Amino acid sequence: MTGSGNINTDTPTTPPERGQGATSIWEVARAAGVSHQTVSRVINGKPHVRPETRALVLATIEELGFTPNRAAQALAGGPVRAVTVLTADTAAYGYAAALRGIEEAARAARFTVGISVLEPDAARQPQDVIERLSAGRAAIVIAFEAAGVRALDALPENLPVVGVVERPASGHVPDGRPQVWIDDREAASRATRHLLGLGHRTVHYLSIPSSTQRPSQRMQGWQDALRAAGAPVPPQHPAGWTPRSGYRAARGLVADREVTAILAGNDDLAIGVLRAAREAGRDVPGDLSVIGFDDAPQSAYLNPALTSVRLDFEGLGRAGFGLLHNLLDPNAAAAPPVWDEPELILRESSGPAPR
Amino acid sequence: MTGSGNINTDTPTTPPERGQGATSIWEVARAAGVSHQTVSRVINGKPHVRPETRALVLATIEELGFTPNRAAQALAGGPVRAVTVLTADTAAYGYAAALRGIEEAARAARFTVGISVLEPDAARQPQDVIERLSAGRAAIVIAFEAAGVRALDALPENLPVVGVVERPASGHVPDGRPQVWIDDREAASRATRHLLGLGHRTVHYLSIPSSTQRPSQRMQGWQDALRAAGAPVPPQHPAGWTPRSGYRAARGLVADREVTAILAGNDDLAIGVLRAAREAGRDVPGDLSVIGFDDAPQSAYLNPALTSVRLDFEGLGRAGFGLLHNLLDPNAAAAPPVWDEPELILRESSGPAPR
DNA sequence: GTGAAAGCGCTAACAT
DNA sequence: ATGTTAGCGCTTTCAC
Repeated sequence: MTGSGNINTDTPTTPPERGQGATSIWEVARAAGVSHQTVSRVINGKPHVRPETRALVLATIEELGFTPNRAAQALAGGPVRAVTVLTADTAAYGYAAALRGIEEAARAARFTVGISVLEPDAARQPQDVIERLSAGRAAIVIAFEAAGVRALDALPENLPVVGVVERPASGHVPDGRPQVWIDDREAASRATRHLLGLGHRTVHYLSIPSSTQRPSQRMQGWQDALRAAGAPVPPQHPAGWTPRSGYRAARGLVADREVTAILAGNDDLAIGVLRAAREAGRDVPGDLSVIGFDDAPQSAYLNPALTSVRLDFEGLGRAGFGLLHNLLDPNAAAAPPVWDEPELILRESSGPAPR
Repeated sequence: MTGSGNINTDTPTTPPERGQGATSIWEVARAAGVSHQTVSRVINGKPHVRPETRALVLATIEELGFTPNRAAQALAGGPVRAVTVLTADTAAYGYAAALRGIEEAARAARFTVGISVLEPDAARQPQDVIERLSAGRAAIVIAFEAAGVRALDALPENLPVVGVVERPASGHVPDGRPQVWIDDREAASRATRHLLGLGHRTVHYLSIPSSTQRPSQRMQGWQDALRAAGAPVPPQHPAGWTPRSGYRAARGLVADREVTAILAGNDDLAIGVLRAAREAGRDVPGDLSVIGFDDAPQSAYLNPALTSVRLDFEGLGRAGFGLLHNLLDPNAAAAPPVWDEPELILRESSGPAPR
């Protein structure tokens, strides 16, 4: 139940590297026979440096193994090259994928990326949130649920911040902050229509948590399709993000043979549904159809392979970073942020209604 | 195929917060009628401040909404309160879980955590790696494969760094750096013995990538058990980290009816194996037994539920951070790092050998 | 094209 | 117990 001795601490514990240790801009300057200012110019790729001088300095930097001190750069008011990602979760697919996208884009732009997980009850006040930010003081908040939204609200107006959010209600533009989202309402409708087209009388919905009190647009899309088709609109079943929570929420549902189609808020939930279905002796897709959202890497390999709405969270994350980058440096002229449209990937878990 | 208009950029784009914007220690000092030094003392919880003074300063800080500038703290040689996690992957379960553990422990210690993904070919030289580090210049490297090990090697001796690594060969203590690992060799043996005990003639192994040329200890554990039991030792099948790679590696294997037991290097691989088995018409566990490593959250809900060796990567991550924390501040006297021993979780995917 | 001066916000000595 | 004096390593001005 407890830890083991698998630790190796043989290091000649050098004191944490203070002061005279690291080579500074000055040493490079002296070694190259120029002023520290010139070195600074070279580092930042600024103009007004003779090519030869630049080359010399570059060589010296290489030779001395010099690396600019980020803290000093930030303090001296250099360009912000750091983002902190605030998120309530790192395990759920959407969050993790968005984070990957952000990190990837940030790395390409030579930004440092920090990450801080938001506990449900923390980060209500500006200070709580700001304290989490690393040097640069620029942030991207993944706000798919309440905690993220609160953090977004708590961050002071004057900080460069972009939100990666749930699709807001139409015409209901969120607070005046740069934000990106995936338009999943139509995707939810499409998945629902697909099921209806297969002959199912109606479709039941297992929802992931929403960022607001009001129903998410994903749920709205499901209702839209149901209403448009004149199908009954069953109450939605609130669930969490995990297979376990999907399993729990679905147990009751699958016991009812009238239920022949279930739309799960994400693929992990769908895994739980698949499991519950099997335990209840329901055959998927013969007896019951299941569709998820995300198209996680596992989904194609499940038994049965899961039909799912592919959501490009990585692209969304990249776009979120792009937006922030533009905010920090309008001249960067980064490529316009784009990400894939949701796409319904048909696999084995959905099929014609029984009988 | 491409992006959509779901962007909102209505912000009165305030310039990125420079200079006089943020309240500093001086303003707090003036407002409280003390010196900036006293404020500093209060911030850092240093002694030699009268309780009343402390309270007054605290109140002023609260009132002004002051937050210390991390860059300045770092620059002025304050205690390092930042770690950067270097990792080659953030999607695979082990990596992601270790990262979560690190983040959790770091947050509790009020550390900022940075993250940087190592591309296979980068980070060969100290500079490449150091550039990725954020302000604090302390790092934790998740080195489950080659890229991580290279980064670990490239980092200068004098930086505070700890490695979260693959279990090293016994007696083969790695380079003199603080490291933590999970002792999975015995766990692999146990899983193998379990299968052998079920009557399987032998067990086949699908390996995840190793951090070194030599075989991983996990694989070694599998071989140990096979040899000890006098069972034939089939060649191992190298795979990656994903379900897809598990599926590919297993397709050939499952076609062979002689193969009745497969040990997969992680649960994602096992998912791929399960899929390949089903496509090949093999019944699990009636016909074929499958065991994975990790006990990921999905594993209990798969069809069939996956027997797996639970590996406490979160605990390992927490321990890694604990080690680093001690390195940076020996007085911190953090609780000794502990994490759970591997544990074989029996579920539906393993059973008696056929016939 | 290059250098010198000033200061970013903070902490670590030293005073007092 | 509190205040004063120096920097930390860098990027700005502004001179030359």
